[in-house]
Amino acid sequence: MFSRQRPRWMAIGAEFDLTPPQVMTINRIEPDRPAPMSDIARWLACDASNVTGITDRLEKRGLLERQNDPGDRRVRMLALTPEGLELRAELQERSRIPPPEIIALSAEDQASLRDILLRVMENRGP
Amino acid sequence: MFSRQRPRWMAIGAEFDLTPPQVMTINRIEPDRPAPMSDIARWLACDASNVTGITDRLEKRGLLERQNDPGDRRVRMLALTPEGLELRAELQERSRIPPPEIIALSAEDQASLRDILLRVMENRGP
DNA sequence: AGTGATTGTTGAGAGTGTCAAGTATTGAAG
DNA sequence: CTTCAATACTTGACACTCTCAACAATCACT
Repeated sequence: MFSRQRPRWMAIGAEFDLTPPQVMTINRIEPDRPAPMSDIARWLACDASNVTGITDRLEKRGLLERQNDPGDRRVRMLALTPEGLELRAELQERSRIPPPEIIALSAEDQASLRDILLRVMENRGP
Repeated sequence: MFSRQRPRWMAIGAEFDLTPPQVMTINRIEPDRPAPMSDIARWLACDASNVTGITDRLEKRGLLERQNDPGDRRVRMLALTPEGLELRAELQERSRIPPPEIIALSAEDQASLRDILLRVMENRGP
């Protein structure tokens, strides 16, 4: 099931010229809530050195910027620029459109699915 | 929801030293049912030239082999070797273990989720 | 101060992905 | 029967993702 969503997922990113990890990074940074790079690495479940390159490319495109953490000078906080914020909003708007297999479900199934998946989300950390 | 499964998905492949597209390719080839490379490309929603490289590496590891299609000499059919078959079985066995968020659901929720997702699968082509 | 852990960066190397160009083969139209 | 467009795959060039090992800077604790 989940692996079948891969093409769809990649297509949404491609609309904005973004790769999957770039999409995940932008989604992870909430407006006015910069996130340290180590947090992104945990979120992507990848090596920290990987985040350096991803950040470089997003920064070069003007979607985010590195900021200093006043409390810890080792840390670089990632914050979305105005362009990044706008892109993030479009991205989330675009992701809100359900795939056809879900639309084809009955209204009751859709409601049950939503409720069950909400409970699934509760079973995770933040 | 789906993007959160990415780390899990990659970890399963990593247990067998396989990347996501390699896992998808092996899963796509059923025992005794070789698949043409064009079919893999459609399945991965990627360029045909990409499949060449993925196939090269899997073939070099002895997991599958290129065969000729007697009906069309342009086509290369991909068939799993005995090692490939065994790996595929282990992979599917490993994928059958549900993630903790799902296990934490009530029995009724699990049953409803299964039924709804089965209906979702019916709403797709093969 | 001194030691050890943490944060991020760099460089090397494998893998994935795209595109453009090229070969071989098929199938259909003149 | 030849020509011609379409299909299946490969190759080469280039960007991106990923990992690992090595490194600099900073922190936290003694």
